[in-house]
Amino acid sequence: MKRFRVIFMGTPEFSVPCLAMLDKHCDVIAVITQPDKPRGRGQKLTPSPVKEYAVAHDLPVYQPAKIKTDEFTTQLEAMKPDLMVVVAFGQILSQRILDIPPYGCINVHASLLPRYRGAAPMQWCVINGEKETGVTTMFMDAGLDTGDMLLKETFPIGEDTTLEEVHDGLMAMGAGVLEKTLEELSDGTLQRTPQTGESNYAPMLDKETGHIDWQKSAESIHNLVRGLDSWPGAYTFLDGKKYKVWKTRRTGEKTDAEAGTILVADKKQGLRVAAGGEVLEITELQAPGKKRMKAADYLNGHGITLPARFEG
RNA sequence: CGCGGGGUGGAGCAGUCGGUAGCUCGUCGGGCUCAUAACCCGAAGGUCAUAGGUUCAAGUCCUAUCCCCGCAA
Repeated sequence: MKRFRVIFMGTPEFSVPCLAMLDKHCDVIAVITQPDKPRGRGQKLTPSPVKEYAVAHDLPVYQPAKIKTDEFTTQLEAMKPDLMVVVAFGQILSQRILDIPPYGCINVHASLLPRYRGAAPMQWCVINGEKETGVTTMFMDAGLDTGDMLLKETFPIGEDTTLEEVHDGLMAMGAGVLEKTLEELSDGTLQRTPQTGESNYAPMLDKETGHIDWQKSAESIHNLVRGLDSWPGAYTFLDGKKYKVWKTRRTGEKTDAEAGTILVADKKQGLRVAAGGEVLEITELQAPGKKRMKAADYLNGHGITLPARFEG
C-alpha cells in the first residue's frame, strides 16, 4: 500500500483500531478528535480514546471545538494530506475541507449503507431487530453518510446479540475493511458505488430511548434491552425507583395481565413480567446504586412482594 | 471540591438506642426418594473496604483515604 500522508478524524473507542491500522501502514500527520470533555463522576476533564492512543504513540493531536472554521480549515490545507480518514468523529466536515486531500475523504461507517445513516447505527440495528449489519467504507460528500460506497462487509445479529457484541465485532471489522479499501485505492482498483435503494437514519440516542414501554411487544422490548447493552441501558420504574434492565428472555407464554405486571418474582422461576401480552423474563437487572446482577441474585436479597407492577 | 447511593463469609442482603455478626442462596458431608434443580439433618467459610480517633466496649459514632454504582455529561 502506498504510504499515504493521512489526517485521521475520530473520537470514541470504535475509531481506535482504524487509527492503529493507519499508524502502521501510513504516515498519520495529524489526528483530529473532539475536545476533552467533563465526563464521569466529578466532571473530570477526560480525553477521547482516540486522543489517548495518539498521545501514547506520539501522533500530533488537534482538538478544535469547531472544525469548520476558516482558521482551522486553512491549517488543514497547509498540512497537505493525501487522504483523510474519518471514523466516528462527531463533527460534520465542510465541503472546503472535503476538497483538501487529492485522494479524497474516506469514512468508515458502522452499517450497511444506505441503511442506518447517522450517529447511532449499531444501536438502532439491534433495537429494530435487524438480522445483520456491517461496515461500509465510502468517499464522503457533503451529505450525512451519503457518499459513494467503496467496500462493505456484513456482520450477523442473532436473537440475543447485544449492542456491545455488535460494537466490538464491527470495531474489529472496521480496521480490516479500511485497510482493504486503502489497498485498492493504492492500486487504483477501487470501485465506487452510488447509494441507491432504501435509506434511513439512525439518530443519536436520547435519554428517553431506554425507557421501556411495557405496552410494546415482548420482542421489541427484548430488542431494546439488548440494543442498549452495555450503554446506556434500558430502564423501568418500580416503586418510584429506576431499575435498569440488562438481559431479558422471551418465554413465548401469553398473558392477559396488565402491561408491566410482575407475574413471578421467585428465585427458581425467575422474574417474569407481562410485556405486550407475552411473558418476558428479566434475567439480569440493576437496582439504584447497585451493580448489574442476575435476577436470581437480586431476588435473593430483596424479594418483591406481589402484586407489583413496573411503571411505564 | 457538580448531586446522590453503597462497600458485612463464594453471591444477594439484614444488623434497631454502640455490648465481639445474622438471613436467603450457593458450596461440602449425610439422609429421604425410582429420581430431582424438591425435601430433611449437619458442616466449613467473615481482620464487618483501609488507616487513625472517641469509648470499659464500634459493623454500629467521628476524621481521612481507596474502590464500586446511579444522575449528570
